[in-house]
Amino acid sequence: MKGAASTLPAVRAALLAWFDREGRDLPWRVGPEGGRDPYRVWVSEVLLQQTQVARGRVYFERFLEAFPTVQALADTPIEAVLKAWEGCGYYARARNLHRAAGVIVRGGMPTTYDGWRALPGVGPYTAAAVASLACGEARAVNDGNVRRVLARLCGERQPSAAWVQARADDLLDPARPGACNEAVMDLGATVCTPKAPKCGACPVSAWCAALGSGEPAAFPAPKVRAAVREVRAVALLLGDAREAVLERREGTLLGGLMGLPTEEVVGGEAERDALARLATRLGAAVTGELGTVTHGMTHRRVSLTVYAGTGGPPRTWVEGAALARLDHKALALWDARQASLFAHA
DNA sequence: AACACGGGGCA
DNA sequence: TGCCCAGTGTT
Repeated sequence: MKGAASTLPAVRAALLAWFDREGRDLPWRVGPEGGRDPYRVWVSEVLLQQTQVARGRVYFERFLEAFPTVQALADTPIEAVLKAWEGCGYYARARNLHRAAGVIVRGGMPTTYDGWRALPGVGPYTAAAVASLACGEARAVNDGNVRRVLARLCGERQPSAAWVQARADDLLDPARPGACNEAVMDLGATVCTPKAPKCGACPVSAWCAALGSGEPAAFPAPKVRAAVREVRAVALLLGDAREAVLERREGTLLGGLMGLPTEEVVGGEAERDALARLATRLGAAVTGELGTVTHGMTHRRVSLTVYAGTGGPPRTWVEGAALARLDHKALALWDARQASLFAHA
């Protein structure tokens, strides 16, 4: 883009022409441009936070089926909302969505960026997206796609959030803010992809500084990431794969979800000490080991050894509870053992 | 400004 | 295996 203001209208026009021709047909893009259904847009935007469209789409269909209106969402217990969100990750999104639904039912659907921004779980990105797509407000979104597209267009290897926002504000067409936002995101998702961008199919390649450099994929530079933490823990399966003792997880990690009672193996302690602590806490007796499962969660790698036992609190119906992948893996050990016992009988 | 927060797709 | 995904809230 070279920063030359004179090229801006041409880039904008090429981008919008491409979008009108090649824009994706997505289930939340219903209603007129700039006047989309705010509930659908809001739910989709939250679902798509750090989640790829192909995946978010599946959950969107399921979620809208279960909760067709914001009133239905607000009227539903949080446990059922989390069950619909099960497996999608970042469960604070579901908790905030449910809380916000209550706010909307009492105070009405927001109609401005500031109104949306005030809701829990709605940050700068989501507020700009809903305000532009559903309310026709001229707000430029700033997400991973926008960051990558603009970094390449301008040849910026280390784009700060403020830098990206300023470029996005420049590019936004005040006459078609919603279409402009969707266009950049569609371009980033289908053409200006992280690896192996399809520059031959790009409507703005003529202005792209990164393409001119010969290494478009090198923009922006990869982010440095925090090291993954190794975590060891023990769990107790009291009951079976259908009915077992489940506890509600507290705090930020998988908060709100149900799971097998677990104790972390801390510091230099032996695994059997953590297991003893767990059994004592539950008033249960350990009868055997079922096996070990591992589960990666971006920032940590959990190794969970699962034991069978007797006693303890009342069992609950597993299928009706919202569980993390880790607990589904742990419960699968039960079925694996049953199959093994059957084979040896 | 730096972390924590899930889970999966893809090279 | 490593990087990234329509980010947000907390410290």
